Amino acid sequence: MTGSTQTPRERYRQQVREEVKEKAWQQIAGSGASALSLNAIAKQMGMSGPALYRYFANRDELITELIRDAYRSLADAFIAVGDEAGAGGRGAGRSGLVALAQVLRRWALEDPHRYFLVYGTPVPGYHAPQDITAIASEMMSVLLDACAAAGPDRVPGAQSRAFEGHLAGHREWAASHPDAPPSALRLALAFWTRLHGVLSLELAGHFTGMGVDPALLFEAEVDGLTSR
Amino acid sequence: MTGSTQTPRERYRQQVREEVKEKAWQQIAGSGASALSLNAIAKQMGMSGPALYRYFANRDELITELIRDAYRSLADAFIAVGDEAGAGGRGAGRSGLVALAQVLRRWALEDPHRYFLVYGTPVPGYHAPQDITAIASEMMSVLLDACAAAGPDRVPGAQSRAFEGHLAGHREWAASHPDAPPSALRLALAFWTRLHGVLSLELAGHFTGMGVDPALLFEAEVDGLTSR
DNA sequence: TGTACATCAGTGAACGCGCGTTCACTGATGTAC
DNA sequence: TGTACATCAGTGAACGCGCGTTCACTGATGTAC
Repeated sequence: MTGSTQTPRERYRQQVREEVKEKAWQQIAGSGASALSLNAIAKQMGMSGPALYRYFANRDELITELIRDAYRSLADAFIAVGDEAGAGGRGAGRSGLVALAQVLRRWALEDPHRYFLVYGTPVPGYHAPQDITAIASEMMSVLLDACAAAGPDRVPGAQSRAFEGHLAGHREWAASHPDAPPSALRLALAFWTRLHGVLSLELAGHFTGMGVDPALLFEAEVDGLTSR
Repeated sequence: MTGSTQTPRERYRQQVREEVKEKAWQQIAGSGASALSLNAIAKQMGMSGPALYRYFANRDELITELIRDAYRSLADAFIAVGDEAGAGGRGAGRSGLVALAQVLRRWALEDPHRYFLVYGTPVPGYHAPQDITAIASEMMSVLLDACAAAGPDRVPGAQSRAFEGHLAGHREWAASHPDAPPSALRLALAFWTRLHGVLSLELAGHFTGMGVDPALLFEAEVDGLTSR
């Protein structure tokens, strides 16, 4: 990806950058992204604060990098499922959406703070650079593949049909699938919003004390998207 | 609510508390809840920092109060719809859910930062006091009313039926409606998660640049919950 | 293989800042007789 | 109506803290001849 040969110094730089990010995630897990402190990370690594400026221009660049990595990890997991589907594996056909849903849920539960960094309350004044929105598009493309393969008319309702009319005229976001029917676009959006609805409420703790098993609720929502 | 008579001093205290909260919301709108600063609020009110400690024990108490007010405002709006329905007004019968959905959406769009304070990334280490969870229960009770009035079998799917089996045995959260059928509980949860799914992604800006109208998507999701 | 130079990681001091919170105090407002 | 006292809002100074970031500098590592 980067040059095939890599000097020892480059290798070292990259290792330290990785370690900084690792400690950053630990810190976020403890006190949230807004409390992320370069000085605290440096101390944890046994270095002095200013040393980190050899590796990151400033605090914002570190956060951007964390967000990028978070997106990347989810996108890669999605793409892996998509490839299996393409090869006729367990992600193929109508079960492709089920596989993607499982991947999404696992990714979210694996590290809730990472989930919230991407899908939670936006950081005030922060705007994602273009390469990050490109990663989001990669994910959407995999999702659209699965939706197109799932067959039409999965999301019922009169308004849903009306909404598909709107989508027929507003499909910039689905530029990777110019031939996908509006019903597939509708399905992709429902997949995205319904599953994030369950996950964000679950991870924010809004089900604790209710006695409901979020895993079963999630399953039921996936089923509602893929059956009938 | 508090004593019917109120001394001028009490009245004044309450006015100042209100003004503090008002400035706090403005500040949250500008830089997020984590950047909320008592000193900055005081300065904005033309007072010195320590003065605010006459009105709030500390920063945490102020934040708790803001969260409480946020919950309260949504719950009150829900209850108002519920009362109309009880009086046979436009919130009655199957359209009750539609009215609640509209209220929820309006409340969310009215002040996105307020929305995120309640339903966004949880504040690390913060636990809501019991009286706040009680307000959440009030809302859920109104929602369950509407779901019970909407009739059975609104959310299709095999797993959905299986999930209703789970709900039949786990209905602590619906203690206010011991006689509501599991299908009504299922509907309430779908209402909650699906609409928050659309709203949280919309308010976090994940639809910007996609060309999709979130209002129509929301409408379509509401329709999917209330028709058939 | 050895020397001269360039590159670069990391340090420690320093700058300016704003934070939450405490404390002793002043002055205005309300209360009791 | 007037005086004596208690209550309480607000001030200003101070404490300790940690933050991001800059700067001049040391010392180790790599490079060129």
